[in-house]
Amino acid sequence: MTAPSARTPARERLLDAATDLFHSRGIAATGVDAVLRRAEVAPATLYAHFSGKDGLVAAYLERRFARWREAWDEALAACGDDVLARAVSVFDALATFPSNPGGGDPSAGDDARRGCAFLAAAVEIPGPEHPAHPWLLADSALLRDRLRQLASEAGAHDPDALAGELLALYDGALAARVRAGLLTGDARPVPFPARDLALAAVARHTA
Amino acid sequence: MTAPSARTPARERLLDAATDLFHSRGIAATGVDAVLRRAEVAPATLYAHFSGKDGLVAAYLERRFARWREAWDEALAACGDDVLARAVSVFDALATFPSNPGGGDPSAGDDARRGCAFLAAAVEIPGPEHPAHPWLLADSALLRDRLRQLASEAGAHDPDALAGELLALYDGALAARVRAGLLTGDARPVPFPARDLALAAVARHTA
DNA sequence: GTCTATACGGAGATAGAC
DNA sequence: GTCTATCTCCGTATAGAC
Repeated sequence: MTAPSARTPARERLLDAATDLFHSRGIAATGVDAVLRRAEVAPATLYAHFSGKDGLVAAYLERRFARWREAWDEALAACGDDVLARAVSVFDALATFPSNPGGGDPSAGDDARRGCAFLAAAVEIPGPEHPAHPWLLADSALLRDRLRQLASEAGAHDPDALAGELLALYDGALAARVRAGLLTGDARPVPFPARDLALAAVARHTA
Repeated sequence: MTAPSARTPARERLLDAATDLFHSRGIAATGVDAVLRRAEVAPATLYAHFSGKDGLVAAYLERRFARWREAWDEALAACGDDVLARAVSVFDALATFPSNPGGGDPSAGDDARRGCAFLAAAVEIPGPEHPAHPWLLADSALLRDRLRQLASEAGAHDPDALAGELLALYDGALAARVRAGLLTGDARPVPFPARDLALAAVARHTA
């Protein structure tokens, strides 16, 4: 631990603030001045590090994608050679993400309630011209390709079909968190056992 | 068909324009002036019918919720007494929605590519104070309550669990459309047979 | 690299006539 | 009910000093 006088560099603070705000309030609804205030950074400093708001959005999603892939890598490594566990490792990764290695804001607790950051950004970002678009694509491509590969390794008779089911469980689990957040105040929501359902799906596809 | 001189009332044109733009570009990213241009309506007319942008957003989601519920009602009615078909009727409704009874903009074809309008709005709308919040809640509550009821009618041993699986398939199917839209240019996406998977889930839960 | 101060455009909203 | 014209403020971005 360095002394508190050695502050986190402005670029990191900007990305941490952008992560919190863009994900919790939405990208378009969050002004750069809100990010600046949260990061305690002056406007000109933002434009010294990023091309503008679009560049900041792209950097935010780039970092999030890298961390998400790393979390999945670690979950995969923890599975060893167990092809069944590997096939459902995406749900282990989901349980530990985001781990907040840098920022560490306490409000990140309900981060999970906001669903998939990439799907949410896909709705807000107009077209392929946006500098953040490659990272939206990267997330969907990673999920599609890895789940297909893992389904194949697990011995699925139809890897594409199993991968599709696993992806639906993944997206369904994330959506369930958002819906649970909306319905607070009602009777507590039924927990959604995505990993168990995924294990059952793998079993069906390899029987 | 009425004569073209009898134009659709301004309020309807505003809601049609809001539906197109809010859903395809996002709510916060869409300015009221864009809605006004699309609807060919003057600013003051908007404020004569709605309290402001927030009121327009609420009215848009209210109407969308009503139409969605009607579509599901009709799909249910078409099932008759077949409890198995009724349990998966939400996917029949999904296949016919939105039917565009009023507006009828040709660009509504890729409307499906944008995922669930209520989940998307939930990410963009800050808190329960927003006038549109009740409609976000209504969508999740309708899905939860109806799916549970239908799962129970179908004879599921654990209606809550089956309802959760059906909801995951529903959200998974909508998310799959968004991901498919992102990955265009790649090999064509594998179609996601949500209704068939739902039928299988019902069968497992009633065996 | 980071700051203060400011320019500029667009977005939400209103006034008042028809 | 609908229009034209306008007002204000906020959000994005830049200029120039330290």
